[in-house]
Amino acid sequence: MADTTNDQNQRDNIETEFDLLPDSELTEKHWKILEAAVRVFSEKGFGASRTSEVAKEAGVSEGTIFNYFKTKKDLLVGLLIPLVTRFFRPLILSSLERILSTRKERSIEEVLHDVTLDRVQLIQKNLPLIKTVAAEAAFHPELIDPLREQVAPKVIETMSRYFQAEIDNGTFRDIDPKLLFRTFASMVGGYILTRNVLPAEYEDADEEAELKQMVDIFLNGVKKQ
Amino acid sequence: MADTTNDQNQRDNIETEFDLLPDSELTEKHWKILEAAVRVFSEKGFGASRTSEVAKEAGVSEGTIFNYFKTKKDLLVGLLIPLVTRFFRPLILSSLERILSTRKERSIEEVLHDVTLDRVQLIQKNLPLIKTVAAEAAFHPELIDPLREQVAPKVIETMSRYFQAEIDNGTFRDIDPKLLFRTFASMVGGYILTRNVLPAEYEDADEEAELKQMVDIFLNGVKKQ
Amino acid sequence: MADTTNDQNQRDNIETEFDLLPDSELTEKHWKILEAAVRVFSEKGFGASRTSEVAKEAGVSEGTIFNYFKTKKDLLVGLLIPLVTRFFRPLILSSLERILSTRKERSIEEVLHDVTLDRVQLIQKNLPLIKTVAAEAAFHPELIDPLREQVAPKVIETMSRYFQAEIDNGTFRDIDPKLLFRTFASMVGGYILTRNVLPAEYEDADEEAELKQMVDIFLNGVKKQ
Amino acid sequence: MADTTNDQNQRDNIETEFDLLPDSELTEKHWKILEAAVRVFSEKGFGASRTSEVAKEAGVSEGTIFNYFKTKKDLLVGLLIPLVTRFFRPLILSSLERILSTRKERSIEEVLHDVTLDRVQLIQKNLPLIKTVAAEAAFHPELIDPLREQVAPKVIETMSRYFQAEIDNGTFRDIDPKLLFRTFASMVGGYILTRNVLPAEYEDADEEAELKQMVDIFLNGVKKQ
DNA sequence: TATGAATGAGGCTTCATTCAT
DNA sequence: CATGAATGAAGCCTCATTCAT
Repeated sequence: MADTTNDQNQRDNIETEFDLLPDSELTEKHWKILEAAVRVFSEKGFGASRTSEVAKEAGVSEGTIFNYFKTKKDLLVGLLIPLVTRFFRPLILSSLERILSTRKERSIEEVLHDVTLDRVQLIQKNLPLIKTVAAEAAFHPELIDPLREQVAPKVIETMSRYFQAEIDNGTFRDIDPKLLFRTFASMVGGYILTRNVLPAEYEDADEEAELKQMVDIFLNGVKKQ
Repeated sequence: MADTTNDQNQRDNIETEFDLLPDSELTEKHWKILEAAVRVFSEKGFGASRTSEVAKEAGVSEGTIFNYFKTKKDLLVGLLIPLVTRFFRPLILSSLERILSTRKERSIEEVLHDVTLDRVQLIQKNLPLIKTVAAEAAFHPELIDPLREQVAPKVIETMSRYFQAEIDNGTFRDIDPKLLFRTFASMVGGYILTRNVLPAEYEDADEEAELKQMVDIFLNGVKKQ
Repeated sequence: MADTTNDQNQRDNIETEFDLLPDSELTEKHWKILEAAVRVFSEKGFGASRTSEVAKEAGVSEGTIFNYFKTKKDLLVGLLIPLVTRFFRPLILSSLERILSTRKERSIEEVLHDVTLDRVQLIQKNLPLIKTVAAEAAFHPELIDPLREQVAPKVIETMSRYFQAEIDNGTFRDIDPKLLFRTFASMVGGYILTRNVLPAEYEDADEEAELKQMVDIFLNGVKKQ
Repeated sequence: MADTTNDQNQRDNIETEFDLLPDSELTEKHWKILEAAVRVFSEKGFGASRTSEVAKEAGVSEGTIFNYFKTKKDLLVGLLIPLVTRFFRPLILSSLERILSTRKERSIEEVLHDVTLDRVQLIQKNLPLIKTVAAEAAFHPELIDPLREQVAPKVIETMSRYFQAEIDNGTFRDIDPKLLFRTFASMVGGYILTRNVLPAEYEDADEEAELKQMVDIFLNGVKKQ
């Protein structure tokens, strides 16, 4: 189901399996519970979700959940593992590394556009999970400490180096590269957010074309001259 | 009511009183409860907040809360009134109207920068309230229906007309003005979000200077040539 | 209103004003509260009634109720005063005395029939009050202690003497007169109860004719031969 | 189920086990809660009873009650099931059918007397349950809708047919058989009621003898001649 | 005396968690 | 390991009662 959109005609399918399929490290039941938790939490929010419903959704008894997760909160924290493992790790390793690696052969427009489209699709696919964690993290920041302390700095640094290189070779104007990334990421994040918050206003949009234009605005705003 | 002081002459801090000060229409106790609710909800989230704590924070008995709000949920909904009344109404009426009205005399850079700085400060000041409503709205979209249906279209339309005018007179490139606004708003919103989510990364930044640069990137990216 | 049925063509109108009209001993507000209490209690029962609703119904503030009745329970007890004063006192004094007093001139059928019809109408008129007190008395028997200890014995004794006289003069069979009264009263009480509990079954009945037949059954069952 | 022991041979106490003993259809805990509810409700009334006390009385935790009954009101409604199942169903099926079936062999006095004594004992045994439901039904008539709509008509019809037969064969006078039953039932019901409401007056009575006399009064009042 | 806002004890109900089977 | 009945702490909410005005 989530894979039906994998007919991406892009260069190569960059990470395609970020939905919650069984991992080798976890038992099948473990995964069924996690999947059910994402479904339920993302519908009602963590606080308004009931372990009984997660159990029903997962097709196990309520007691079984507590054989795998000591508390309900642990179930929420448990969702972060796949989020980090499968979502952000590739974010750094695969895609971003590829940016630099293909930099020589491809135009910056192409690279940024590919990355943008890829990230947007990845986020969209994992939106329920992200929504759940984000909403709860707003009040329990420690939930995303691993992200903030380990993942974010790497992403920021990687992208900053990339932008710095463009500044150094005279392509970009001389602006703090961290601010550049912040601006770029905000644009993309805001695009996804508004798409989901204001569906009526934007539902008939051609996503790919719009993203291209956004990247275009960014690049024009950033390029020298 | 809150607008009666809007006879502020110029560019200096536009609207400063959007925090939750007593309104003439509501009793003092009514307001003390709402303020306490914002404080508590924004700390722990709606679901994890206890009416007993809101009561203690407001300095009233728990029962008194329910003399003013039939249910705990009503207390949450009650927060939207000030959000709309004091936050979004001025957003449309004051600032945005001012954009068009001062367009002739001031450069577009000046105008957008003023608006940006003003909006950021306004949001920052009301961040607890916004955070609370936003987190809950993620799972109960009907909470922000009034915003989505009444406020958002007006803002989008006002800003789009403004951008359209720039396109018409050849200043901006020919891009869907709604997408322009979406991009602009995303940048600003993302700026605030990252400032609060990744404080360590960005805490030493000069906010005003950074915002100026962001507006600059946007304008450069959008301007013809 | 309650008096519109006072076109009773019977011998003479035996007590007609037992509804809750102001008494000389109580202030008007006092009475308005009592009347409202009867209305509300008889609709929802004592436990499910709210003093706030009694206040609204009485057209006074909630606090005022507690100027007249120390507690809500006192309000219930307060209802018994009129019940006794206006309902049972006449029951004994007027009607029953009249039974004996007119015994000489009228047939026993006539007397019993008059009394029965009169009692039924009186009870029907005060049914809300009676229902309220009865339901609560089921769980707080002390509520009707005054009735049980003072009123009931008198009624029983008066009626028993009356029946005993019939036995003595050979009209009635030799049955314990207390049992006679118990049987007679049960018939009448049951008639009213079933009329109100099973309305569908009995609503098209001719009340007066039926009561006449019931008295008839009783008399035939009791008369010698 | 409760009827399986109805192989009682003759006139001796028909149905004796109508108290709240475990049914095969309900779990033991379910029954313990119901029994406790009857005990507590019949002591204090539904409104003044506390679920905490029902729990203590039943020997379960308060939460357990709500695993079996969604609300406190459901607990009250739940009491009607045994009331109907075990009390009124036999009322119709066993005893009343028996009236007609033994009519040929036994005198009408014998039959009516047996039925009366049996019903009185049955009611006495279930008095707490009946009292509870009756008191609440006074203000929530829908509680006894099943009784009013299904049970009562059958009882009325069965008894009426029986009385009609007596009229047809010339034993009884020509009186509406429904009124006959109403009168008869009122007498019996009133007997029980006064026994419980005015205990002091009637506590030394020989119940069986009194009931015999009451039936006698009724039969004499109803018989031709 | 009348008011009605404020109180706060206590009720019903929920639900994460445990544990005997 | 799976189950699900039982638990009981704790939350939301009600409402009789008080008291300052």
